[in-house]
Amino acid sequence: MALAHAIMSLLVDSPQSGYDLTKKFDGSVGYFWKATHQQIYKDLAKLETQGWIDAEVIAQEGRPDKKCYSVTQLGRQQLIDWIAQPTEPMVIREELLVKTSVSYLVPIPVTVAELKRHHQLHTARLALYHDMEQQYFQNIRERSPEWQSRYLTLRRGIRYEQDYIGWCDEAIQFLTECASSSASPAPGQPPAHQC
Amino acid sequence: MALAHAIMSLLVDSPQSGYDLTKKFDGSVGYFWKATHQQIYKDLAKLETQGWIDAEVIAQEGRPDKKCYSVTQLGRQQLIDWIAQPTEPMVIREELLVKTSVSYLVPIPVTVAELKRHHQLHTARLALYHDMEQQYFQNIRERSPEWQSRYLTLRRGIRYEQDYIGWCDEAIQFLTECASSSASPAPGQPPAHQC
DNA sequence: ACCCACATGTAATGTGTTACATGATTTT
DNA sequence: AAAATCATGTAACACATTACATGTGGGT
Repeated sequence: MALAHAIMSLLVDSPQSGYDLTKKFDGSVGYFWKATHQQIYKDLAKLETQGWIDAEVIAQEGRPDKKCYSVTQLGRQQLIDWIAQPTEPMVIREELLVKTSVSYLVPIPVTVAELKRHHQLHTARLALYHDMEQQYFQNIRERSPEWQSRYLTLRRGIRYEQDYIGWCDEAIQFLTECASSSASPAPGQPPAHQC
Repeated sequence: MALAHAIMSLLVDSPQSGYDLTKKFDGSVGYFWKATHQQIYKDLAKLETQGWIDAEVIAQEGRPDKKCYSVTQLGRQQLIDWIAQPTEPMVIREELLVKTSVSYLVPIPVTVAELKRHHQLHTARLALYHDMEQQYFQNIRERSPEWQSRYLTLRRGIRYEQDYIGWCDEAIQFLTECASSSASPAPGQPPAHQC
């Protein structure tokens, strides 16, 4: 039920449509939750039947109607109860690290190229977060608790990207040094272990 | 098909049983991939029918038989082909950050307590990784490419935990300062936005 | 007596991804 | 003329979690 709660956390801030939520999950809150519109519409329907949110249909000119969802009294209380419960750390399932762990099976430049690509991706994300910090979170200590809470999650995003970039640098340097010191660029036979 | 490749990455290193793999996913490789035994057994069966791995049944005394799986020539090549393809960064879905983003709905000490709990969890994990670094990765620059590859993933685990701990400290300090400077410990009415 | 380690699986349920579907308006 | 934005959904499939199921041997 975690996506449902993530949706609630956005709706409690301000009533909005499934389409609006989709854009937020794809943008400003994308560094701690991802969801597609199909999932979002399904969960919105479920939350409505549970009575956590209500919908108001808004007719528009030249555009499709939109359904604006807002959190009910019950929904607000359910969200608060959920926040107060302990949470487990995120499960990590990182394909790049699976590949890195067996990167000795391919030539070093192949791995280095992929690490450089990720370095670039994380650098771009970091720049985006830095812009957000400048634009929306100036003088944060004098802002409302709502903004301060959101700021903490942005800080996590910033740190995560910085740290990832740092690891890419470290890994690239390490592999480059290994390449120059040892002669063999990799393959080798599978070790004939017994089970 | 990502779990299947993660399994392959462990089997290519040395032939082993589903039970052995389960323990590894729960331990030494847990910082980049998680899986339960139910999933692992299912994927092993699938990989065997695809011809990427073979099984050898080993009878044991006083214990259940075990099936020892090893990577075939085809499987090895498939793994290598997969490594060489580009990978997307991990999708992040972090419940703690959803909660943090709306933590203004609960009293500050509730949030601080949970952040301290996570600080502790990550500190424990970090200690474990540091032990592994000391025990298995001494003089890594003189070790085989197999060990060097694995070392890079451990370094990512270490950095991740250090960074997470740093964020917990920062967030706890921030919230503590906010608590002492402002009077209101939170609730407040929902903002009556229009959609 | 009870629980943990060893060792493998099935079944049901829940969650997430990919593909398909529609249709007007605005931008390139 | 083609593509993107707005706006909502259904359906099929893949993947993950939780519960259930079995049976021996060793430690507390």
